[in-house]
This record gives sequence, structure tokens and C-alpha cells, in this order.
Amino acid sequence: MNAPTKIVTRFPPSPTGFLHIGSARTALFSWLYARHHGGTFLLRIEDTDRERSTQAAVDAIFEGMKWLGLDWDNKDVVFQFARRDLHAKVAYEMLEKGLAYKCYCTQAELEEMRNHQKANGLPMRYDGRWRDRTDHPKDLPFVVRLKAPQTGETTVKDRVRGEVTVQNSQLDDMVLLRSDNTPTYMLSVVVDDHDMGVNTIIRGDDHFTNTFRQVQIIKAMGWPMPEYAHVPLIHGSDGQKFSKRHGALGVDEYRKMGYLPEAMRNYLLRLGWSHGDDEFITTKQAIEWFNLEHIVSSPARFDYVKLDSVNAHYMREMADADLANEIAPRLQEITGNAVTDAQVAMLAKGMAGLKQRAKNLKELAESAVFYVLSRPLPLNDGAKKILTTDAKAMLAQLRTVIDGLNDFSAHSIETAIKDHATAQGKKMGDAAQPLRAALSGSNVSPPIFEVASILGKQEVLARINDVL
RNA sequence: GACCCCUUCGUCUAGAGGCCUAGGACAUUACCCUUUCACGGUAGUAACACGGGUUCGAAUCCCGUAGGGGUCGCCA
Repeated sequence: MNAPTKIVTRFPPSPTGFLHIGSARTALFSWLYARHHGGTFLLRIEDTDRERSTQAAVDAIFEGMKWLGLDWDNKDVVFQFARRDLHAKVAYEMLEKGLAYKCYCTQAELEEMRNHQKANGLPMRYDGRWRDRTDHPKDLPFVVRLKAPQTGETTVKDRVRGEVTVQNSQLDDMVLLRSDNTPTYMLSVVVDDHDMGVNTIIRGDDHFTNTFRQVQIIKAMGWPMPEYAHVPLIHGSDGQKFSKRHGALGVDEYRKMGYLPEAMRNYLLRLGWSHGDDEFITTKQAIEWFNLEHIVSSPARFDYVKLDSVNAHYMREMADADLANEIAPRLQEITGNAVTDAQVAMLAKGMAGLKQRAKNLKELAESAVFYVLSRPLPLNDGAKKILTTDAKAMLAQLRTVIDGLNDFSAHSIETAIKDHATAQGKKMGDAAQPLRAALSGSNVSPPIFEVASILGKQEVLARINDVL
């Protein structure tokens, strides 16, 4: 009997820039898969590119993962560079066993070879010229290359792609160890995944062809074969590659734009995975439902409009007080003034009317700013247009009406103003719109009697006076 | 160029040979609600890339074509 294998997944970003949104999705999938199976989700920083790796990028990865709520199980995150000697050891072991060989080609020589191949329409791959040579020069730098099988075929079983077979003649002898004795990525990933006990590799489709090469190392070493699941890439909204130059952003940017982590998770999950017709999937449900079978096999386009709608949904589900606290720093940034506790309380009261009018935290803060702005309020063009002489005359009357109110509930204010407007032979809008302009400085706001009630009689009267 | 993968409404997707006159969501259009803007409600427009097979029957299986993507580094 086979003992049930504990699922071990991993997320191995390289710290050479921000945490890419596409990477965030494969991280999410890997995390979900591990959590679903009660397995382990590991984080490994692939910092072997010393030129491009930075501490800032490492921090960005940690922060991005935390923000997204993707917790990893290895308290000591693996840094790949620190394990380079272990990787090199494997290369030498393979050399000894005759599974690899030394290649003394210079960069220039390789370049010439590739140019020749390109010019003649030949497949571009290393031709194995040192594979069987024994006349090794002394004291010259060399790289260690895998002695890959040249005949037959290699089949990769992928949980998304199915079984894919490639002729071994298509694969060349890749470099395992560089001439400076450092391991290449191809070697490092395989060794690390093996040593970390990773048995399920969920990663971007851009790694798919690499898999055939990596499988050669695993086979040569006689290690257990992990399960692969290659997830199609995310494209930009125009269908083009989602690169830094082409609209791709780091997760931190999405936070700044005002998206909620739970909304990001839901959106990213649905972008490339489905559970029937379900659109809003909580993280709890996602863990319960996630599988590899329903990963979509074609690339998806990133769509802000849909993200907005998902985000709007989660914002409306959030507690008003939490939302008020969430936008406080943004308001402070807009107004330049600290937001007081009393103001946060006021914002919480106004949140019901505010949150159904915004798609993200940024919009929410912008639409809420009139609550905390100090008087006199700046008026936007719409408000200026509303505040005609007639409108001001109406406001002057409303001032008296409002001043006489004992019950300052939204309903009470509405009734009083409606009655007054009707008595004057005017429509509700003739009173409500000028009031909106005075209280919010805008022609667009939450229900204005609700706003008035939350603002309080004193502030309402003062704001009316400001525009008269 | 070689190899590999992908192709359902504008977008994300459901679809495992008859349940499909192809469903849902976002977007969009119209109407309703309404003090503004939204929210909400109702209705609508809108897709199986193309061509051949297989089958009584194909969005679903096979082949080809076209389009798109990925990989071909001493980057990861």
C-alpha cells in the first residue's frame, strides 16, 4: 500500500524586481493546493543572479506575500545562493558518474556556433562538441554540461497540459555548472526542489520547455519525479505579453491603487481557474475547492474592470469601521491633515452611503474627503453651476428650516425640507441639489440628508453659510 | 527558424459526444427605482477561429490550416 503522500509545494521567486502579479497567481495556486491537502507550502528566494538580486526586492516579496495573505511554512526561508556548494556537489557527482562532462568552449565560440545555426536555419542548440572528447586542456576554464540522452524521447506528465512528449534529439546538453564554479538555475531548482521535498511543482507556463531538461537531471540522479502543473501565463488587456513594459505591475501597486487582498485573491483565482459558475469565492471556499483539474489551459487577459467589480463586492462586505480606518491614511494624504478619531467615527457612519459608490479604496477616500475637509469647502464645477442666485435663496430658507429641527435624523431632515420645497411650489431637487453643493462641495455625493445628519446641525449650518 | 502549447460572447469563464435554441460573471444597451451619482431590479445585444473527417449525433474526438503564446543563455 502506498502511504498518502503529503503534498509539498513551493514558490521560488527571484528577487530581481517587484513581485509580479503573474507570479503572485502561481504563488496563490501553490498555496491553495498545499492548504487544500493539508500539505506544506515553502518559500525559496532564487537569488543566484548576484548582479540583479537586491535586498529591496527580497523585502518586496515578503511584504507582497504577507499582504496577499499567503503564509509560507518554512520559518527559515531558503536562499538559493547559500546552497550553491550543494548544487555544485551534485554537478561533480554527475561528472564522476559520467552523467555530465566538461566543456571548454569559449563564449565567442558558442556565439559563433549559434550565429551559424541561425544563418543556416538550423535548430539553435549546443552541438555537443566536447561530449566525447578526452583531450582536456589543462588550466583552462570549463563548464559542466549534462550528458543528455540523444535518442529516444522524454515525456512529461503535466496536470494541466496532459502528457507531452519531446524527442530527445531536440534537447541539448545544458550547462550545469558555470566556469566560475557556480551552478546554473537549471541545476539549482532541481536540487533544491529535491532537497526540500517538493513533490508538486506549480509554476508558469514559461517554464514548460525547461521541464524536459530538468527531468533529465532528475532521471540521471535517480530522484523521485515531482508532479508538474504548468499554469498558462497572464497577458495584458490587449492580449500582448504582460511585461514590465506592458502594464504589468507589482502586487504593491495594487495595494496602493486601493484593492483589497481578498479581492485580489478572488480575482486572481478566477483568472485561470473555475468552480462552475461561482464568481465570488471566499478564501475558505477556495481552500476547500481548489484543484489542478480546473486550471484553465489557455492564457487569460488581465482586466481591471473586472477586478474593480470584484473589489467593489468585497468592499461592500467589509465592516464600516474597518473601511473608515482603512481610508484614514489616504485622506490624510489628500488633505494634509491628520484624521481624528471623531472623524473616523463619522466616516464609519457615512460608509454605508459611501461604499456602494466606489470600486476601490482610492475612490472611496476621494469620495469621502468632503466629510473631513476643513471649511470653507472648495467647490467643484458642478457645485458652482448648481449654486445660482435662486439656489442660494433656497439655501437661505433651508438654513432656517434646519435650524429649527430638533430631530436631526436623515428622515427628519428630509421630511422638513421636502415639506418646505413643496410649500414653495418647488421640487425636491431644487432644495436637495443646492444643499448637496453646500455640504459636499460637489454635484455628486451620497444621499444628502444622510450626509447632513452625519455632519450634524452645527456643521451643516456653517457649510451653508460658507456658500451664501 | 526549430520544438512545444493554446484558440467558446469585447473580457473572465461553464461545458468531460446527445441535458446546448451554448449557461454565468464583468462590460455594454434599454427600462424601472431615484434629490445627484451609484447600488439594486427587469429585459436585451453578443461566442464554439477556419476547413476536413469519425459518429445516428461534435463546442466536446481525430487531422490539417490560420492566428496567438512560450522556449531555444555560463538569466531566473
